[in-house]
Amino acid sequence: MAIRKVVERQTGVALWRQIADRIRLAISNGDYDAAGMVPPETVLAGEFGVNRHTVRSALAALAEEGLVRAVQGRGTMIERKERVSYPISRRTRFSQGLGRQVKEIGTRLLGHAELRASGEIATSLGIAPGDPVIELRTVSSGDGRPLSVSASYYPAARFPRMAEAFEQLHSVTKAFAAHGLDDYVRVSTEIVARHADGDELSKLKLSAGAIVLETHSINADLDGKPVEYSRSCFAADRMKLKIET
Amino acid sequence: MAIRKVVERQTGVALWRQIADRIRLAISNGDYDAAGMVPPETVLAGEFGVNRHTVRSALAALAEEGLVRAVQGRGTMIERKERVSYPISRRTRFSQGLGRQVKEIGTRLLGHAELRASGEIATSLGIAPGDPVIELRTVSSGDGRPLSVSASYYPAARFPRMAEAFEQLHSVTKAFAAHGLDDYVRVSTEIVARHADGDELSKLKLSAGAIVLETHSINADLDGKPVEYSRSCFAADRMKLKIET
DNA sequence: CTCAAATGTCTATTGATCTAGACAAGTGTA
DNA sequence: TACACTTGTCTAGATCAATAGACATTTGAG
Repeated sequence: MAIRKVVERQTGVALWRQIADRIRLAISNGDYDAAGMVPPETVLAGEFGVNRHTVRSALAALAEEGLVRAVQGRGTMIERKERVSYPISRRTRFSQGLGRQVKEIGTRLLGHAELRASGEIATSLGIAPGDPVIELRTVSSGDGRPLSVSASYYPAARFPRMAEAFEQLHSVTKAFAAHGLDDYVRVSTEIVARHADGDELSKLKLSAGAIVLETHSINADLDGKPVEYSRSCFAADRMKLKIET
Repeated sequence: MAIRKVVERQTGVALWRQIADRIRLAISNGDYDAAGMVPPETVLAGEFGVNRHTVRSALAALAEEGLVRAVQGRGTMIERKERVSYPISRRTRFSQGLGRQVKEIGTRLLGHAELRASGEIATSLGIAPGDPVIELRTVSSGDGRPLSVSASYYPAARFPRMAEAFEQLHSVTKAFAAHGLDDYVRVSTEIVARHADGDELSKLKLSAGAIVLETHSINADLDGKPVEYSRSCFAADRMKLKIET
């Protein structure tokens, strides 16, 4: 007898999307590795207690993501399974961490601005409200797939040429070095999860309705003085965060 | 002119739920602290570019959660704002971490079993597939609100009386001590986000359709030998994870 | 080849979601 | 009191989500 996997109705989240989420996770956990393919639609429909058409909608969404490929007569094959694992440790560096998981890493500058620090930004950077900060907005990709969008803030007094330096060097670490800061460490990371908004959906090229992992992180120099406050949104269906302590 | 906040249609996630998620986050970020109340329904409807009735559905969901309270003629007031922050560090201990954020902490044992380690459990604990492990299933609450559900695995060879010890002592740390293990550290935590399934919805008493943060963590003794592998699901609208490095 | 099993396509129906508009009822201020 | 502003309630219609059933098409195994 099939195991009954529970989905809920009238939640504001369509059944096909809940089921797509569950199948994606099962693929990523290796639950279907033995066969290399997803169970037949009728079996899934039985497991989730829904109509076969509903399962088809879920599989269509996963096919749209490029995660599975259906072949008439044979079944639905798994094309790709891993989520990229993003390590968070005291020495978190974006491009290093992804390492061998992706061949090509790119961070693109969407825009920059100089503005006055308000509430959370000022608190996190340990500066006074109203002090000038430089904002960099970036999107990062691995092998052409967008993985995260970020807004990062730097005290303008200490890093006046952050935007230009990043634009030339394409690296926060190098831009810090250009200001005479050779080393920095991650001191704090907060993580929440929510549904992506439209702006994130388009920038991350997400199959709509997806979930994002939002992190608020603080990096500091070796004296403990904050040098960067960053808000990033990771596509939750492409990334997992790995905390190393 | 109102800022346009983007929501997406035909995503499998109803507009009212996306909007509820965004308002919940805005409340938690303190965006509405000045007034102590949510903007009027007509204003929100304008910002999100939807009908006022859709906003009303979102606010009704938040009222159901106890987050806001609407008063005819006055507006919609914020009743409660903070998410509980769950710290993850090398010395992660559940009850200690929540500290002053909640007055009363409880972990209830839902059940336990002895089973044979399979794939991820065996790998994480560094034992051979088929070796016996003890499984504890628990739900943890703060001030009566369920915060997380967990399944934890311990090598039965080393911790044969884990279930009984936990049942008596109501603490993993003390149950370890009863087996002669005085100290342990968190070595790895992986985090993914997804929609809650029906089982989690009921155990966490979640307002349906919610998001969970799922963590897979490994604790080890001071020699680096794994002693616990744990899978936990945190209610994403009540918790944030705070990584201290 | 034959057949079972799997995906693909179609129609029809029901309920949930979203929009639109109108008006009632409560609150606070001038 | 009069008024502006806010939430509460109702109706009606359009679109999306899910069910149900029937049948076509493709694949692989015997």
